[in-house]
Amino acid sequence: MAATGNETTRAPETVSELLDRLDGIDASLPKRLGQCAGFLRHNIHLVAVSTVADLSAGAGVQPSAFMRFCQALGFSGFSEMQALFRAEYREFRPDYAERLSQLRQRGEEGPELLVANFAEAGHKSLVSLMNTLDGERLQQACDILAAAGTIHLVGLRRAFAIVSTMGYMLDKMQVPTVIHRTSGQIESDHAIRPGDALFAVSFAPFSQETLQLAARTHERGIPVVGLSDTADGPLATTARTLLVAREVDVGAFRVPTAAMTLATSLAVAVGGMRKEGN
Amino acid sequence: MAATGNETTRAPETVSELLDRLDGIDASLPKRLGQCAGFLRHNIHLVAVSTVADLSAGAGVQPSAFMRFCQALGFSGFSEMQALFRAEYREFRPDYAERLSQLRQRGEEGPELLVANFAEAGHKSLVSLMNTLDGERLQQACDILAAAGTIHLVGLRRAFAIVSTMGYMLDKMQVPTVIHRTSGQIESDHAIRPGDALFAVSFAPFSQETLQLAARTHERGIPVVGLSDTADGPLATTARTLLVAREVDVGAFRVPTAAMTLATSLAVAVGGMRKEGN
DNA sequence: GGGATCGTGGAAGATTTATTCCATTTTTCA
DNA sequence: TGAAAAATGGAATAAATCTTCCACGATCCC
Repeated sequence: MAATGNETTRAPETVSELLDRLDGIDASLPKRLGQCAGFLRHNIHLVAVSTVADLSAGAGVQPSAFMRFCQALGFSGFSEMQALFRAEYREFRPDYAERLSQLRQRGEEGPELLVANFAEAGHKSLVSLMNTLDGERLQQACDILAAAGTIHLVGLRRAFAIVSTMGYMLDKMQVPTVIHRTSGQIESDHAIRPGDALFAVSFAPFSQETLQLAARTHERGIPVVGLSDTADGPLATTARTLLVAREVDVGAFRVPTAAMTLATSLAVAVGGMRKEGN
Repeated sequence: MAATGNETTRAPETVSELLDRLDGIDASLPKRLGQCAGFLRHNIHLVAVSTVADLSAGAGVQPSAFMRFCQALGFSGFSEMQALFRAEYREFRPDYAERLSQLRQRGEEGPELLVANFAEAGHKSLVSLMNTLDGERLQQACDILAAAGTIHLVGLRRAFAIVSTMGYMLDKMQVPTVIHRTSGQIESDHAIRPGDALFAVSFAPFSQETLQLAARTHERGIPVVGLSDTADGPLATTARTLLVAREVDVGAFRVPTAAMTLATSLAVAVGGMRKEGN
């Protein structure tokens, strides 16, 4: 009974409270209940729409074990736990399908429908960003940029928005930053000095100016961090670290939601590291 | 039996297919089944986590009526319909709580956690954009920009990314567009001619250069469309139409996800209208 | 090494939930 | 208006899902 600590514990009332409790008792859980905990941690979103049978099968245990697990968490049973997840889901409802249906019903064809479509695409892009993000590479990118003297940014066309935002944020955090706008600009290369780093953003179809600046900088032994929408594009060879953010498109168009989010995170992380470093 | 068109119809296999079918038969549905359709349209997100009893009560009908409704849609019953929603939920539900829990578990404190936070914020921003969007104003903005000779874009600092993206897209769609970068630039005012329109983007704290250009343009009787993060900022008076996109922030930082999405939609809509117009 | 405790699997029982059926009411159309 | 068809509500039935129980096996500790 040690693990369950019955009676005294009341049921969690929010999902994050549940997660906290899980952190607390995780180590003291017996084998099968531990499996449940592990599975739950990685599949929280399934709880609202699954049966004990499904979940216990997923965790590789008997339904009765999952039942005991729920009780160890402080619930009376699985149903009570599921109710929590269902309630939370009902409240926090990002339902694009619903909105789209309403718009379509009204015979809407114009910009509002477009916004709904782009919003849904952005939402999917963010999910995919989270799912495919390589934590190690991200950390490496941060390290390189945090250690650089001046951070040089380059990106044209669609990529310019990313670079512009990063430049603005880094500047606000007092990180020495240069945005390289014009490609012909002779000084570009000389301005990038040993000890600096280059952050190059380019999406397919890649613009030569960006790639060439990245290549030349790389050849000079100056570290290049890349951001692209594919892992095997031309930046893969020149960049010491390549980050990938792929966008879900609407027709032929896309909003750089994921790339923007990734770049901003990077800027904030680097800004924080440099402040600490000093 | 007319409405159900039994046998011949197979069950929809995606939620949007279901919605299509709903559009098709909606008018021919008897009263109670019509109530079900209406309720479903506004509460799609509930299906995955509710029972027939819940849903029928919500729609104000008997469970048996809801059952018939499911069958009229081509399903064998409620369970089959619910399975569809559950499946879609499993695939696309972004579980930030889940991801954050995993990161926290690993003692993660660096950039990956930041990305998760920004992604969640972006997601919320998009939901809020959808919920607060004023369809009429958006349509008006489209009309103004579609009717303009040349579209002039202005926005500095954080807003520049928006303007840059819009400029790129409009240009790609062969819409005459000018991005006004430097504020001191004498020509700015003269370049904006009667028959043109100005799209001005500015977030708090507003930059004077943008506001002043907008004000002068407005005084000359040239229409200004504004994009801001608040409805009662300085652009409210000078803009003929003001669009609002508010971002959810992480600490002191924010990604312009919602604004970017709105601006892109606007650009695509305007591009489409101009192509049709010619 | 042996008794006590704890954990486990499987199946039986209880409960909730989906589904069908049919008598009654409402609508349709001649 | 009246007969036929369709729709409806409610209760009965079937199915699924949750929950408990207990015998068996593993582990711990004296």
